[in-house]
Amino acid sequence: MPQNRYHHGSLRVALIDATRRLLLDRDPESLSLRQAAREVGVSANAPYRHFEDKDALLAAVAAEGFRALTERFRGTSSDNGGKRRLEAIGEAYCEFATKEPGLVRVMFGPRLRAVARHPGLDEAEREAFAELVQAAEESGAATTPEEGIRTAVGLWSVIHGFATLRADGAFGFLDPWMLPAPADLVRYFRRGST
Amino acid sequence: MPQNRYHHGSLRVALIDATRRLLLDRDPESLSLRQAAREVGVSANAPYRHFEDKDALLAAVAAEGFRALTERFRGTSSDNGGKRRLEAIGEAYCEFATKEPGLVRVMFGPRLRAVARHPGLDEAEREAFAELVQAAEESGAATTPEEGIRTAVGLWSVIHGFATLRADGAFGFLDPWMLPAPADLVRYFRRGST
DNA sequence: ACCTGAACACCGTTCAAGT
DNA sequence: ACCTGAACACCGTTCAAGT
Repeated sequence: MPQNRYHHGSLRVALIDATRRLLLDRDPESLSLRQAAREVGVSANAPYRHFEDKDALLAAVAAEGFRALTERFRGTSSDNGGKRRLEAIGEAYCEFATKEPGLVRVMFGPRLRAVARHPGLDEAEREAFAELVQAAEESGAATTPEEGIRTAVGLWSVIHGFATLRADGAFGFLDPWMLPAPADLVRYFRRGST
Repeated sequence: MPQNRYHHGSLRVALIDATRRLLLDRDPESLSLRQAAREVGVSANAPYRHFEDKDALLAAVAAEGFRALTERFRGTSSDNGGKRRLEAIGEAYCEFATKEPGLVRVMFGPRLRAVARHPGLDEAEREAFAELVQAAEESGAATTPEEGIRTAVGLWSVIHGFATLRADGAFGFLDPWMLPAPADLVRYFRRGST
């Protein structure tokens, strides 16, 4: 019933979905607000009723991306007890970055957080990070809260670095079988026992 | 003498330099070919005499970036013997990414290597990577060539991930003093002795 | 309250010229 | 061989309207 051809009804979420879908087969920098508007069948300036500007839309899309990533992290918790969860999280991250590299690029874009246009963005990111901290503590790789955070920063860095470098083809000059697996990287990184 | 106001004489390198300079204070996505042309005082389409398109210019800039990074890596070799060199390389990488985040973003942009417009790009990247492999072997962190490459991939991932995440403000919700130092990350990562 | 149409300044790229 | 001017299709954004 919200489709009376003039009042879209749920344009805000439709634009976010359309943008994420567009990111599946185009680079973030070739993504346009007008394109997203066309995709949902609305005029070029209709988005401005729901987003301050293009960056605000991208920030909302980024927040959605962090929530999806958190979901993936949580999806590993039931299947893997204890230390293996960290490896599963590493694999989940790499899979996510491989499947939606454009979205990941938007999630970690620079201007977004500089302007901080979207209220939920920081919280969504914090929540994903918290999963890593928790997994690091449960794995025994970190014993104090401070060490948990530092370890999580390190783990996030290896996995994020590897996943994005590989997705962007930075290791193109190496034979694929030479590359370590995400789980290897997690193991390499972890100091402490086993 | 190449400046007769009509024939620039060294427009190609002037455009590369201007682009890198522009990247110091603007995001890569807000960078335009026209702007670079204006910067060197030439018409909007003059660049097309020297570069196939905008991506070709960015690829040349990226190659320049990898050469600059390699220089920084090499600058650490004389000052630090043995294992400490790996830590110095990690610090050099982070410093580089902090000083020129826009350039780093261009260096690891996705379309660039997809099209592979610039012949020197892959070679420049390989050379930077080779420094890491060599340092990993010298440090004793890797004993076989295969292990050297895998270790270098891991080190590149941690350092690149950390440096870009920090430069883009991804750790903004953490107190800065909680963050590990680049050298810490290199030490955490290294398996093997010491 | 939500959307459209027309407009502005910008961009990448091309093409017919100019020197 | 190298550069300019004018043009085209596109973009982000704004503003006066329409429903």
